[in-house]
Amino acid sequence: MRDPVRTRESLLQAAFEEMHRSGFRGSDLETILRKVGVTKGAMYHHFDNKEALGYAVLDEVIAAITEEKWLSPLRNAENPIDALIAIFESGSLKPEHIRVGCPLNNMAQEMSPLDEGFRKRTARVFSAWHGALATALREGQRRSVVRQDIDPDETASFLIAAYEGYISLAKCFQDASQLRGGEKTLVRYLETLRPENADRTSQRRRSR
Amino acid sequence: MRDPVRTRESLLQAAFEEMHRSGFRGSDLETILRKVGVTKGAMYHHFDNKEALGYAVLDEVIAAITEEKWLSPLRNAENPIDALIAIFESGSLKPEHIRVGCPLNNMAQEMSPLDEGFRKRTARVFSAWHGALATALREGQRRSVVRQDIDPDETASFLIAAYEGYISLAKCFQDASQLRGGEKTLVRYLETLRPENADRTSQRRRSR
DNA sequence: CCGAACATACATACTGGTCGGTATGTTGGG
DNA sequence: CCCAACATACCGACCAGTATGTATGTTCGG
Repeated sequence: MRDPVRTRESLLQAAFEEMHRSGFRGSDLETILRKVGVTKGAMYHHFDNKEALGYAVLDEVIAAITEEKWLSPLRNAENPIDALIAIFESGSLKPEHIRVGCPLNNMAQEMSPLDEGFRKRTARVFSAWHGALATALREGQRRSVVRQDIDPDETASFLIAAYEGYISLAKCFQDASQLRGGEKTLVRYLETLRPENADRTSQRRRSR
Repeated sequence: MRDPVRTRESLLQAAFEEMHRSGFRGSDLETILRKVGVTKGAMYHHFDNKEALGYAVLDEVIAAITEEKWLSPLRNAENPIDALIAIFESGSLKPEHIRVGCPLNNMAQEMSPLDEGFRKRTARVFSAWHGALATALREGQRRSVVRQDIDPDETASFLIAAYEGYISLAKCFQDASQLRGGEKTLVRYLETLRPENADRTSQRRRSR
């Protein structure tokens, strides 16, 4: 009947969803508690305060999502470009997902200027993401499936920036096709990262 | 002594700065009033409520900034690529500016999912921005200073997304060099938009 | 041209709701 | 049996909004 770890997990998950939808400051603790079916006593038993809850959401939930969606697929990929295209194209563009945007970027944008703890944590996740991308690209260069004349670090930053930017626009315009177009653009960009004499011939098919 | 228009302008400016720093919901009306040296009576005389004040900040202050920084330079530019590079390189990367990020994107990210009025207004400014970019690129194609094989609308979306993405990362990492690197990447991208047989020869200088 | 009548442009004080946090109980499990 | 794991009730700060008062401009009849 009593299950502390489960209670903690439920709180984290509900807090993540609420904060994802309403932002950290806009999240109401009682709303989170109501969703979990637990009271403040439980919450303040597992977390010191609202801030600590937010930190935990970042360190555990959001970091885990990033790991699952980006780090893990890139770690054991024979060709990083193919892996990235797969990630992009499997990009969850459900309407509800577009309305709220990227949880990591949301947190970062809202809290970075206000709280150093949030800033460091979001920056850490972004760094991990960036590192995974750069490493995968470098490994791809070593295996000659990625062009040698690109800078992995710079390319990684670019991919993250453009991807987050597209998500932001889609969120504002509340339009999935916006994001869909962005993903297409990025996929086309990724194709240009293949070596010139690649076996794949599906490069440079400019439409319209 | 009494100057209604000036009072309104002061309120708008102070509200813009406060909302830029703390977000809309995080902004305290009394803080704004204290900065202006005016009381609530004045504010509620000029604006129906906090929401209306936020709308006015978007419609007037932020729209004006966008107009001045992007629309106007692009309107009367002989070469859109040169104009864009100039805008990027004159990009204000003061430390304080980096900490808070882009006012338009901040507003959009915070309020789009919560308030349709904010969403429409931010989307309208983004649309104007996008339209100005696309029009300038199309005009550049007509004058043969921009490659014919690119889609102006798609390129415009890409530029906005990437630019906003870089600003977001710089804000999170609290690092100007992040944004500086992004701007360099975008400038290099812009150079690739020139026609192949362009007079300019400074294309494709890849640096580390 | 002037002053009463009215509207505009503010100031001051207060209210009410929201929400994070706390103090204090109660119960279940090892 | 005792401490972790919760529940309940309440506090207090913050803050948008309001009610009301006041001073400054504007208009218009005489």
